[in-house]
Amino acid sequence: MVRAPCCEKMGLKKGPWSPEEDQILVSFIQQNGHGNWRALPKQAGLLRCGKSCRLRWTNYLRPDIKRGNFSKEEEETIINLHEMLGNRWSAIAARLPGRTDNEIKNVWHTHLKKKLKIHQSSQDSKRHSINPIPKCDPKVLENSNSDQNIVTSPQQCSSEMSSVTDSSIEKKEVKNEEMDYSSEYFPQIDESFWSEELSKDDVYCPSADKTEDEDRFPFMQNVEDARSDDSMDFWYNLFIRAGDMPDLPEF
DNA sequence: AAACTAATCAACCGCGACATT
DNA sequence: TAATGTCGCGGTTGATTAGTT
Repeated sequence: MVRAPCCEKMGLKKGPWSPEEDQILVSFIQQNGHGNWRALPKQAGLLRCGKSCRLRWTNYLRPDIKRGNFSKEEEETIINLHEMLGNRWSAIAARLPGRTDNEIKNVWHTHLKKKLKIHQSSQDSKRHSINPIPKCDPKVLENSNSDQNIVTSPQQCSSEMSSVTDSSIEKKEVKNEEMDYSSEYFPQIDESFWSEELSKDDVYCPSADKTEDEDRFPFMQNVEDARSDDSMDFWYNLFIRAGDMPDLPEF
């Protein structure tokens, strides 16, 4: 299949939108809707490609867009959802009314990623000074689990990790952030994450269409795997590695 | 005040998924 | 079933703004 390049026709405008263009687009969509983005600019009399129009509408002109800074609740929701969904910005945006995937992506890259990293490194150093637990690749845990060979100690975990080459880790990190098995994989957020103090109630932000257990256990997409006795050991080791042992959900 | 750097964010690009022919 | 068209998503870019020297 040969892709028709976007804006192949010369003469189509690119770059920032003028207020006049915005006005034309908004009034056209208000009157006619946006059934066919490809045909829309021609019908509306805009010298833009359909893609550009769609982007402008969805990211900026839509009436339900919420402008302004993200609240701490929103930021934490993003962090939690990112932990569960990875870089699926549209899926994250679907749970944040009035926010666009583009906006969320920008906030993540400019604020939250850094914030989380700083927070976690401080948390790690605190934890390691008390109880130094080596990092463990979840893959190791998974393999150990499937082989009926549970990782039972940090030492074992550590030695297994040493078999994973640095270059393979590096490749994974470069290829896909979702596969980053560093401490960022299991972020721990507490009050110190935020510059201002938050109450527990403020921090907890359940998603509307999930059970409470799913909210509390973001790894629950694998929950079916966790129902056998062996898998419970997997979960136990996982939480030990994460440095925390929450109340487990009832199965 | 000027030059430089860092941060921000709107917009673009390319790809994959899905629908239609 | 293959070819084609359209849409939506995620990654990236680059212009603008803010901060620093």
